[in-house]
Amino acid sequence: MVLTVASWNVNSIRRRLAGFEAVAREAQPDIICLQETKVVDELFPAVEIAALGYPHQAISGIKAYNGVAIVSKFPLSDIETMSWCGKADGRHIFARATLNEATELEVHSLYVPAGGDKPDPLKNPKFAHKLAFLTELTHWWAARGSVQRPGGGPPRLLAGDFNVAPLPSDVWSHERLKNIITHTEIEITHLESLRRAGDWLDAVRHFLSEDEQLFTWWSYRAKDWEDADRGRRLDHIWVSPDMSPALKSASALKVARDWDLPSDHVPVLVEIDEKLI
DNA sequence: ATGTCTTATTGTATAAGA
Repeated sequence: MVLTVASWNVNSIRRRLAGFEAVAREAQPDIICLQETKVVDELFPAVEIAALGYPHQAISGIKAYNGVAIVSKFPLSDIETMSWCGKADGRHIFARATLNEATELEVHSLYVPAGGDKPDPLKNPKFAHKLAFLTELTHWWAARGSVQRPGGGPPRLLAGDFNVAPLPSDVWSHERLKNIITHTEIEITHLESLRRAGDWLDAVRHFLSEDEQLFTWWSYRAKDWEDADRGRRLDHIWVSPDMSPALKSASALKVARDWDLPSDHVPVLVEIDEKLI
């Protein structure tokens, strides 16, 4: 059996219900990690999403901004909501998905702060917040890993809008974007520290050569987004190294950027061989 | 500085965040 996990920044789940239905139909993910749901939990379209095949849901939303969720065909348990930098701002939720009697997977949905425009943490508090957020997560994973490792623990998957495009091939122009937030050296260094602290494997780059491009975001501001193709890979799926032999494929559902009422992000997907987890 | 989309509001135009 193949397990498909998706991560999608929807930019409002209520505006994206038709798109969600199309993603469910076209890609048939078993588990979908959502970001920027932009809705309080009481108003999350839980009934509609359950009707589309995702009755198991873990949600952490706030009014107007941010908001993360995990929706699943498999049962979710041990749901935890995390607050980073002293803010309960709907940026991290995780749960244990039970795939079958013998297999569990810890799934995280994460929304890293965008960081504003000016790439100077001393002058731009939003950028300082982004870096502090990544640093706090790094410390948490470093501490959690050392506790978890002796007992093993279930395999892990960390998915979301990380708002960082780490490699030169993760943006349309490394030269033009190296001083633009999402592709600055300090962010990339912070993200790499987080990756090392959790011993994560980038499950999408795993299937790409180092210079191969696979974008997950194109700005709304370019009407000719497809021709200009000034995209970035901001959305990521990382897995614990024990999952490496189980990885079967990775892709981005680029066609979703062309649908009516698109998000500026498209879903990113990985296929995992359940037997090998 | 600009482009566009989404949410929210001392609301039918404007601001903020991305």
